[in-house]
Amino acid sequence: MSKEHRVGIADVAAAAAVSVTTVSHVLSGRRPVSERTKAKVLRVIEELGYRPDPSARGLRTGRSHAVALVVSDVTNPFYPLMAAGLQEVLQPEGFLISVCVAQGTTQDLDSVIGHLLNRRVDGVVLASLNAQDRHFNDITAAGTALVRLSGELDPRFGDIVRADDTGGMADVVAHLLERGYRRIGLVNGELDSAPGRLRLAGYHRALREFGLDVDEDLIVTGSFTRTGGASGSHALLNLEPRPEALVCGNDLMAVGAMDAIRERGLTVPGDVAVTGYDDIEAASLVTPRLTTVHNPAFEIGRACARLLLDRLSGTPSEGVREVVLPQKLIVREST
Amino acid sequence: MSKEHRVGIADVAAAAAVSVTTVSHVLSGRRPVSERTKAKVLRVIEELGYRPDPSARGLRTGRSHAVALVVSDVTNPFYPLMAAGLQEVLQPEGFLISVCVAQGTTQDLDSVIGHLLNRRVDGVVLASLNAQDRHFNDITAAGTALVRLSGELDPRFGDIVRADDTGGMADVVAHLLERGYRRIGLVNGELDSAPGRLRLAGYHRALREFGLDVDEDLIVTGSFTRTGGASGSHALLNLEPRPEALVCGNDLMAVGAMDAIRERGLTVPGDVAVTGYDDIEAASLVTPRLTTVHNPAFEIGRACARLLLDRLSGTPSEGVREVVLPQKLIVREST
DNA sequence: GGAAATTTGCAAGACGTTTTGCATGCGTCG
DNA sequence: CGACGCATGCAAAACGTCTTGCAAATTTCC
Repeated sequence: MSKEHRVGIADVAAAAAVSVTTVSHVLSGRRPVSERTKAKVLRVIEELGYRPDPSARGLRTGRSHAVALVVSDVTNPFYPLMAAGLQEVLQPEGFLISVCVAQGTTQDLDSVIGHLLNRRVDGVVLASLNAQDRHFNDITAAGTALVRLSGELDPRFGDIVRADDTGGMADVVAHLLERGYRRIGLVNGELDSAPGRLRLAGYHRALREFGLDVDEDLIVTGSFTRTGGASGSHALLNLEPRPEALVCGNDLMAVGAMDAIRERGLTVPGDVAVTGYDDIEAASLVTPRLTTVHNPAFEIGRACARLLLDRLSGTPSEGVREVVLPQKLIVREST
Repeated sequence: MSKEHRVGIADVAAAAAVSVTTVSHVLSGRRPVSERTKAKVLRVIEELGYRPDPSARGLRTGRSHAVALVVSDVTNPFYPLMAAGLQEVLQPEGFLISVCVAQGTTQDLDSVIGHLLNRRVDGVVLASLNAQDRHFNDITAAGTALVRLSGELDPRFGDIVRADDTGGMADVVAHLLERGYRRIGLVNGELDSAPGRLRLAGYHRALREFGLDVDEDLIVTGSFTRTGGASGSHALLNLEPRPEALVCGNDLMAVGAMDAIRERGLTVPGDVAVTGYDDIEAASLVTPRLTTVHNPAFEIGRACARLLLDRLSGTPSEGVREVVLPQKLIVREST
């Protein structure tokens, strides 16, 4: 109890009666160590409570063993789940995971990325919607690994992980068709976003697979918000004959659709069925509970983590990869 | 374009025609530097894109410049907001913020804390509900700064930041009383949790301030869930005369209360008013939109950050502190 | 113009780990 | 018995930054 000396690798070596070299090799496994000494060293490490200093290690190896997840919207429940997926894979490997919000002017994307590069993170998962080529470039130019969500695959700009929006939307529409609905309206969100385009494609695909023609009048485009959903729905509900079901671009829009339907004295799903997309928490709290598509946020996080890990631990890049994860239809009460 | 040499402080010194010492002091400000050279050095830093290596710095200073936020529930939208608050204060100071989930068995609290101590984070904000004294102890014993959410103030275990649950609940009840409601039921959650106890106290306080007696029959205790809210509400709605308003322990319970009311063919707020607590996203998506109390998650995050910063940057501790933040009543359509 | 105050340089040690080439000791196999 | 393979030790050089006491150079002030 003399000095508050931080226990270092040398102390371990001394206590285990081996050399520093050996202790280091027990930890890294870069040189064979006999089972007996390995056990002894590990026991001493335990006893002394030795923790290798990440700074010293990082200084020597050039890796910070830290990665970041950059998101653009704090309130979107998708991101925390994704972060948990990242954590599950990366924490056991000793990585520190930083979640950064880039929204508004206070912490814009540029300053967040600048901060992360200053901190020398080893990799970045860019889940921010408002990311530009410039940002991808800044990151890769700094020699930092990059994984993106959605976007076009570009050999310069790292791997991509995304959910199969098209397939998910096709499943929803197919579900309605199987239940006998035929006149199915689509209340979609912005078409200049990847989800907007891909989900529209899924709508088309399902109808095609059932041998049905697409009636363009049944498709409206608005914004991915509650009010966007309401106004789009009103437009469709004015049609004659009235659609039997409204497929919405996301859950928020679906809530708006239910507002519109209720406003006209109609019921869900009695008069009109409604579906959402994303499976946010509110989807199961609303009455009736919403049939929707679950976005595998957790699995997406894990996939990102594994790509990052590959990049960081291994051989130099072998081109960029794209991982597409399936989505899952959740049937509740609104259809 | 010869070698991919990482630019270090020595390169900056050379390019600016000053010594390493001076560059370092420009950055740290621990020694006066003339405006002229300071400007020159900063310009060169800019031109060369010099970024001080955090590992080297950390090794030398003994600080990782990283802090962690530990949460127990990924799906709780409170936490991301809090994280954003932390980020606002800490990122400009160069801190890396790691958000860790400790839930389930995969990543239990012990392993998460162990991980963070291994990583030598400078401070931890422990927002995990299932934290024990043992955990506080592990953290402080490692010399790591600690800030907790709720709990009893203990000189050994760091500062505390919390919201004024009692005051918030008193505001809700006062709001109802002002609108003329008199027979007000309380559908509360678990009493062995801090929110449960504090919110109950707020209910009492408001009635007392209006000079009214508390009718114990109007208070039921269940769990902080939708079904908990529903069953508690049913119990109260069976009373004769029926309560005019149901004050709920949180928003989820309020949704359950609305289920129960609707199930009996009654309307909100026509027959019975309902209030929630926490102001989760769903509170404004539900019909009618819920009157509730907004938990200042963002401000809580900032407060935690400032406490941490004080601890880390300054003079050794001056005892522990407790910060209590006010909550805000949000009046919507359910009252 | 001279004294005082301010600014800058020098040089080297720490911080704790990883890495490496070479040497040594030991057991085993043929 | 000689050779070989394996486990380990040694010593030292990085990695990039901060710190520091003292001396030299420069500026500021009367």
